[in-house]
Amino acid sequence: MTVKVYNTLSKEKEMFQTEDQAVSMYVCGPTVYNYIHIGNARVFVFFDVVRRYLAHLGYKVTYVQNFTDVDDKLIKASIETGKSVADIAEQYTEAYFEDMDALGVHRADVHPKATEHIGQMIDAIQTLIEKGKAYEVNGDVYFRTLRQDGYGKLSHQSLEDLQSGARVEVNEIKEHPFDFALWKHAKEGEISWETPWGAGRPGWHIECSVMAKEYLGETLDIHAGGIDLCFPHHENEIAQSEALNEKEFVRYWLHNGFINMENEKMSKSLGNVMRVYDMRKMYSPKAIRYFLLSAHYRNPINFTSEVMKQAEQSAERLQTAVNNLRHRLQTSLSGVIPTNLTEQLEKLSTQFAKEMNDDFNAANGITVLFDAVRVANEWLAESVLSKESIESLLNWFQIYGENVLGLVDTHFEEVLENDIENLIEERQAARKARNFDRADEIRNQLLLAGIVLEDTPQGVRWKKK
RNA sequence: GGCGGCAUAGCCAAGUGGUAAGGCAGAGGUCUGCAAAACCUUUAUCCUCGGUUCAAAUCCGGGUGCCGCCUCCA
Repeated sequence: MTVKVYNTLSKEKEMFQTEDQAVSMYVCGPTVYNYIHIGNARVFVFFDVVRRYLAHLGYKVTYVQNFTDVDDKLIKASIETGKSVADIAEQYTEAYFEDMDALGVHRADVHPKATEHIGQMIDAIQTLIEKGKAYEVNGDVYFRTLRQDGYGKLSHQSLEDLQSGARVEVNEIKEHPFDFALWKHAKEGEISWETPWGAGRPGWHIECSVMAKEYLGETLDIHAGGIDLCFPHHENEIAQSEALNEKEFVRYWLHNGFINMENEKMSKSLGNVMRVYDMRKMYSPKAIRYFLLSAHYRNPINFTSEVMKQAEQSAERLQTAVNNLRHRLQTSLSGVIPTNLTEQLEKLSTQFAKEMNDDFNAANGITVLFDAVRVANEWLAESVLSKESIESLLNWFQIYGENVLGLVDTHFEEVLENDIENLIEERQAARKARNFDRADEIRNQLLLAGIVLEDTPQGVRWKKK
């Protein structure tokens, strides 16, 4: 069975084909001038799942995600705080990793930084000037969009269509309103690098073209980002890269939808930007991840406290099933795996693949996880269940729930303090003696301490809340 | 003005021609010393009007409402 992906370029779902079972994948990373917000996180979490799924299918995925560590926003932040651009970038790069590690986003194979590729950018710009695709004016260098065939093919707008929007800033030094900066000359005191056309810094788009080429070659399999990057960022990347390399830049363009806050666009002016850093204080990482994956990636998601509460509950149901399997494993005996359990698991695997192969429908993948939860719970209700059966169920959850979707943990260690162990034992003794008042007293006491006790035919089960 | 998206139960959401997945919440039941967890049962004339078709949530057209991009933006 093959994977189908929706390609922004063709506006259709296409068969996903690459050479040698290898996938080169580039995802536009954050500008590190502040903490990342939940909208950023949607990109990183979703494409993390795409990457994990392709790896699960046996593709050798090379995943590159950049850090934009020099641009106007960073310079502005530098002026406002008195810190250097480099210090700010470092601070928020660290914050990025902290947030994303918490959400279970795997690190990219390469996390290139713009400032570490200035030389390559200058070379690329020089070549574009030589090819007549770019021109220098007063220390700025602009890309000559009129000279680039196919400009607008990603956003499906012609230069004329775009222009009729007429919201482009007036800048008479440019030959055409849609020409964009490859290089910006430095103002007094600004961070800058020396070039043949004076001191300055790179424009936004050129870094991705250059770094993508450096780590992934001239043609990428997948390039992804938020839908807003489609124009102008990705359109401009195509223009630059294809002008430079005279080769197709990207085969599959993937774009995800936005997150609204209580039905409103999330924006700084509305003051409703939800940072991951703050959100993590309110919700569990699994609930955040669940929320981000609960709708199809190209559809918008609406953030509300109600929805987050539901996500929290839903994520907990998944993890509880895994926990209950783990608990049962402790008392289970070796035996056979019933053939219908094997069949059920195979069916679930097939169904999961069917959903994910259809344009990475993670929302439906989650549905299959819930189907598996029901299967697991039904087997757990049996009085006899072999160790091997439980292991096969846990293995299924590890592959699909943990490795691909990252929504459950099948391997983790949690220990109880001795005094709590003792209380649990005391309660067991009290229950045996039918002293239920004392048993309930202990249970309530532990509940206040964040320990939930559940009595099962296989003994007492505990979890930390 | 140009380009594009969305409208499915109380809430979230999948489904793109064959008679409405899944989750959360609610109700009833089973199990339990009581709980918890779990299981079973239960909740939809798919925004509207018209068309195509044996058959439409799904395709086409009109309408209504909401939203995005064309400007830094995930």
